[in-house]
Amino acid sequence: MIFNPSIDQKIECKGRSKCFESLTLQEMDILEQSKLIVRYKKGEVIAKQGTSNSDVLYLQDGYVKLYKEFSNTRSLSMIEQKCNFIGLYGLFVETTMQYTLVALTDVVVCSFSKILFESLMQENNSFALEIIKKLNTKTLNTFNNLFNSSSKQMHGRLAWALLELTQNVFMDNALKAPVTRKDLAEFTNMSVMSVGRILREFADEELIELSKDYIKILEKDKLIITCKNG
Amino acid sequence: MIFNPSIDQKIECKGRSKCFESLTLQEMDILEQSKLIVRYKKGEVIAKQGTSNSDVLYLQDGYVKLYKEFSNTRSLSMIEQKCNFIGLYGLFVETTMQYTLVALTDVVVCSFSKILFESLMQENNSFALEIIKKLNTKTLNTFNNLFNSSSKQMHGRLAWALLELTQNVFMDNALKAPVTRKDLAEFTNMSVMSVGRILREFADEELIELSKDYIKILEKDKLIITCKNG
DNA sequence: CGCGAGCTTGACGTTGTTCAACTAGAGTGG
DNA sequence: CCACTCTAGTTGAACAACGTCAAGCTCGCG
Repeated sequence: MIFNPSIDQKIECKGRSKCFESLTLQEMDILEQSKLIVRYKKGEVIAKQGTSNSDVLYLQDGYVKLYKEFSNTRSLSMIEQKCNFIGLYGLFVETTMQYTLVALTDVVVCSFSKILFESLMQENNSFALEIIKKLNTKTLNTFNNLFNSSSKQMHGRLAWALLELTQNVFMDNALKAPVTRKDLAEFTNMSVMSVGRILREFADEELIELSKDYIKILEKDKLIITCKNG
Repeated sequence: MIFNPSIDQKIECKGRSKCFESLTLQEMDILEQSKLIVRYKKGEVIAKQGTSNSDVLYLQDGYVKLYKEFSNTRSLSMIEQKCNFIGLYGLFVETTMQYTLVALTDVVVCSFSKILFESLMQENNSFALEIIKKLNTKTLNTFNNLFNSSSKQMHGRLAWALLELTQNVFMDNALKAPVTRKDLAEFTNMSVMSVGRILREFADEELIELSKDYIKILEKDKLIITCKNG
């Protein structure tokens, strides 16, 4: 896979985070000046765990997979959707990336200087508080995810993964093309085989509809029960 | 188990968080006025997932287990040691507790009003930034924990758990009395039996020493290798 | 047409859990 | 001080859950 993103600067971000509203026009302008816009193709690595982390990324369009890597395995921690920051956890703390980012779809990313971001937070308190709010919301959600993906048995984990991805990430009862069984396996810490098998079971019980291009949830309530029972 | 903590107010906290240094004397005083000190006995529930969350807790002495509960199972997410805040993740976000806190040892907790805490952050920017720093450090660490406790096989998970608890929580090569096999099981998402068996194996290989009252790490390097291999 | 990626299936072996029985302290009350 | 009970830990055998291997299938793409 070739890492060769095209760069075109100074294009206006469409989806704005609420955080930006607390900035003054002047501050906003400073931020805009430092902004880089980069486009990635599906499957490209956006940032690699262990490399230096000098930017705050804002996902303007598309979906991004966030991997935690360890020796020869990796685990998909979450899928991030557009209009969200990536890399806030590193503010004021880490200088290296703590996870790897991979484009799940074609993606547009705005990148801001981390140092500039931090200094804006120092100057503008309500901006800082908005960031904390973002951080904490995201963190509590991620704890839930990680907990769910480790504590139950396979059926429960997969049911949870389908619900989480459809209801909270893709905001649609159907899981569209780019999410493969491998992705689901990495998300739930299962093998690809087991994912396939249990999807088939769910489909046989008519909890979901399994097509070439999508997985569609038919019986959300029953899936929630499966999830709760483990 | 009876929940009946004794309350004695206005005792001076000994271990101070670095965060407090950024407060003015006057602000510090306001905080002190609202402070409650509560003592819990080993095993007592300090706060229960799902109840309302109106305080920020500061762990002045002892160790606290942080559980995530779900239907009829629970998972030990982390053990928090003294001189740390608990509940920062709820700032500006959640009104209910997202996890259950249980005293691992006898414990002394200072409790501050969450609303007061939030308003101090609004007024004092460097205090807010210190809190962000705390938050992010803790979050990145917790991600690591959750990842480690879900992605490997049992031997690797248990080796990791022993290393994490001795090196980062208890700061000692020996794991002392209060940590039971049940705790280790809940921490690593394994059964109590499996924990016992693998501890026995580790002891037979002389990686650890197994006594009535403690688990002591003998061969840290070999344990790290076990951890890395999964 | 041939190739590779993603998916499916069944057989098989490994990993990890459950159950039941047993041991050894620690705590309690008479 | 002794019997009683409770909890933590240990062990082995049976069983279920899960991953691995091998083979074949489909589809899109060069």
